[in-house]
Order: sequence, then C-alpha cells, then structure tokens
Amino acid sequence: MRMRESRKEAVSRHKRELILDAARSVFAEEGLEGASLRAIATRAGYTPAALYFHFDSKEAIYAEVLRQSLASLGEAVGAAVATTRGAKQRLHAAGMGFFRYYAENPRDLDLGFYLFRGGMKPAGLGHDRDHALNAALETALHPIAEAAEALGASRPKANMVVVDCFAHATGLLLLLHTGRIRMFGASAPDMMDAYLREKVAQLTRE
Amino acid sequence: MRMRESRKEAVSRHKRELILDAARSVFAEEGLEGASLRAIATRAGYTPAALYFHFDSKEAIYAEVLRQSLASLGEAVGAAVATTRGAKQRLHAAGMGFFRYYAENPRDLDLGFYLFRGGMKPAGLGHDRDHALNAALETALHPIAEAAEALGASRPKANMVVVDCFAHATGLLLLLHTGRIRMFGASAPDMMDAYLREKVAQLTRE
DNA sequence: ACTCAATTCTAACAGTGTTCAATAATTTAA
DNA sequence: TTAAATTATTGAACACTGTTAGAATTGAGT
Repeated sequence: MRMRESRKEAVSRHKRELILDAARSVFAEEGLEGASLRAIATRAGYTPAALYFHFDSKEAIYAEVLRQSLASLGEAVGAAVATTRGAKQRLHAAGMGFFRYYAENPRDLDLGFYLFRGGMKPAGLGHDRDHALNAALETALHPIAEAAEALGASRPKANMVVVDCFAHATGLLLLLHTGRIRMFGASAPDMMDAYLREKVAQLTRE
Repeated sequence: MRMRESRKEAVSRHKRELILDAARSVFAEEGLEGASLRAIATRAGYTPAALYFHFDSKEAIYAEVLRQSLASLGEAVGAAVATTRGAKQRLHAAGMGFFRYYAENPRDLDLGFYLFRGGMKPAGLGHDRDHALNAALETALHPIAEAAEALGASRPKANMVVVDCFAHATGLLLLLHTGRIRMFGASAPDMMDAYLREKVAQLTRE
C-alpha cells in the first residue's frame, strides 16, 4: 500500500529538483563535457561535495536530466497523436512529433546523443540495464508502432517501422543541428515529411 | 613547383604518424574522452609535453585521426562503386558501402560522431571552417550523388538523396552499435538494404 | 670543437570528479 | 527543555586531466 509522501521526503525531493534545474541550465550553456560540477553546485547554492549527498555521481545527475527529457519527448509525441484521427495520419503525426521535438529542443538532442555514445563504451550509460531510460524511450516511440499496427503491420513489422522512423529522424536531426543540411540545400522538416509520406504509402501498398 | 620531400621532413612526418598510431589505438581502447594525452604519449614513447611540439592540442590529434578515417571511408565507398555496373546498382552499392564501412569499423563511427557533436557546440570541431574534414566527408559521399544524377535526378534532388541516405545509414548505425536494434528484433543491414531498394524504386518511378 | 636550431624533458599550473572526516542543522525521544 | 540521533553540508585533500614555460638534450653544419 502506498503511503503519501512525507513532509521530509517532499523537502528532499525539492532539493534534488533544485540541483537538477541548475544542472539543466549549465548543461545547456556549456554542453555536457563543459559543465563542471562546481558550476552546477554554485548555481544551486551548494558546495560541489554536497551534490554527492543527493546524487551518486555527475553521470547520475546527467542520467536523471536525460530521463526527464525523454519523458517530455513522450508527452510531446503523445499530444501530437492524441489530436489526430486515422492510422495513416497518426503514423505521420507521431513521426513528425518525434522529429519536431528535437528540432525545436536541440539541447535535449544533445543529451540524447550522449545516451547513445555512452552505449558504445563497454561501461557507461545507455546499456540495457538502464531500465528507466529505455522505458522512457520506448514509451515515446510506442505511438509509432501502434499506428503501424493499425495500418495492418504485424508486431515485428511494426517494430521495424519504429526503427526505420527513428533512424531517419535521428540522422536528419544530426545533420540539421550541425548546419550540414544547408550544405546540400535541403530542408530537414520537408525531408522528414517526405520520408514519412513514402513510408505510409509503402505500408498501405503492401 | 613541388620539391621532393627532404629527409628531415620525412623523419618529422614519420614521428607524427607514430603519435597518430598511438592515439588511434588509445582512442579505440578508451574511447575519446577516456583517452589521456599521457597514455598516448607513453604508448608513442614520449612525454606528454613532447606531443605539443608535433600537434597544437589533443583536439588537433583527434582531428587528424578522424581525417584519415574519413579518407579510408572514401576509399571503401569508391571501391564498392568501382566494381559495380549500372546506375541503380551503383546507388545501392554506394549506400551499402557507406553503411558497411561503419558497421564493420565501430571505432571510426565513434570518431565520426564526435565530429557532429562538436558541430553542435559554439566553438569546436566540425564547423564549416574545417575544410579538410568536410572535404573528406563530401568525397566519401560523392558516389551516391553521382549515381542519383545518373538515374536522372537533378543536382539539388541528388543532394537530397545523399542527405537521405546518409541520415538513414547514420541513424541505423547509431542503433546497431548500441545494441538497441535487437531490442526491436530487426537486422540493421537488412533494413539498410530495404531502404535503399525502396529509394532506388522511388527514384526510377518518378 | 663550437654554434645554432630542432627536439624532448622536467616541473608546474589551473582545472576536473570524487572522497572523507569534521561540522552544522534538523528531527526525534526522554 | 534537553539529550540523542539522523540528516545535510562543508573544507581540505586526492589523483587525475590538458596545457605551458623554460631548461636540458640531441644532432647536423661549419
């Protein structure tokens, strides 16, 4: 049976959130490597050492900021789908929702890439153990799979559609936020839109 | 008029290459952040400070390693295209060549991602100033554009095909090398293949 | 043998994430 | 109200990082 959060817990949680706010803003300004624990601590009104009472490490702080970011992403995609009727349209809306969120929030994309880069290292963030992070990501992507199944795709096929959309969006965003897409005179949102239309057509064609 | 490289220059170049070899292997083992100048120097038989005679900074060493990696990529793609006849097949071969190179050389992919991540920061690697790096990348991608034009696409359209292929491949590689693709029960090479087939069909259809 | 430049080293600097014992603040018990 | 116990916070240190300045070494040309 769940107890209501005690006063003490609420205070403690509030302090954690204060540190996370500071971390978010420092990450945004200095990037992830550039952000020093000292800077985060100062901005939160703490000594560096004090952060270690509330978090295990700098990486743990990053992980929590990222988790919250993925939750926001999930809400954005969910909202985009909720206001859309029809399986085709919902697939399109979910894909564009994902793309748009990161197109409009480059900071969060920056956070996200670290998750994947971490996954390449033998010991780091972004591995299957990180249940919270993976769960948040899957939740955000779920509407795409759902719409694909509504279009008649099998479960495995629907999963492949998710991977496909995710891959295409991520790659475009990578190019978008480094100015490289202009190098080719193309517009990222237009390309994502064109890709999704083709994908929907391909699905209904089968 | 080009002089032949003097003996002294040859020795100096050889030493640089020695440092780069050490850097490459340390980068591969420890990742890019994990690799310390001390480790690189030691492996090359130097003191950390000595590296600063041959390179401006740690970042400069990384940039050179990356440049060489992009050159290898270009050779790989070029080789794949050279042994293939027909525009459709060459587009497919170029795309798969790009994908395969990074599928088989995760280390180089790791290097490459840093280029893009750096491009997100205000002052870092990966900006338009980096002529050598951008040139190497464009050279590697050129066969794709060439094949697309051979299929009747206009220059701008061909560039969009490049962006599209690049985005899709990059996104898939991101998923592949973090084990996340298995999470959806899909195979990355198969998906890249399917994507390229669809892309070729789409181009010839128009 | 002497010079002069190219190369390498030693020693230090300011910065990083992190730990630990000591301290302050706050809640609980008597 | 006071004493005890928990919870928070700090200051000082540690080992590490990339980088720099200046001294020491090497090696070739005269």
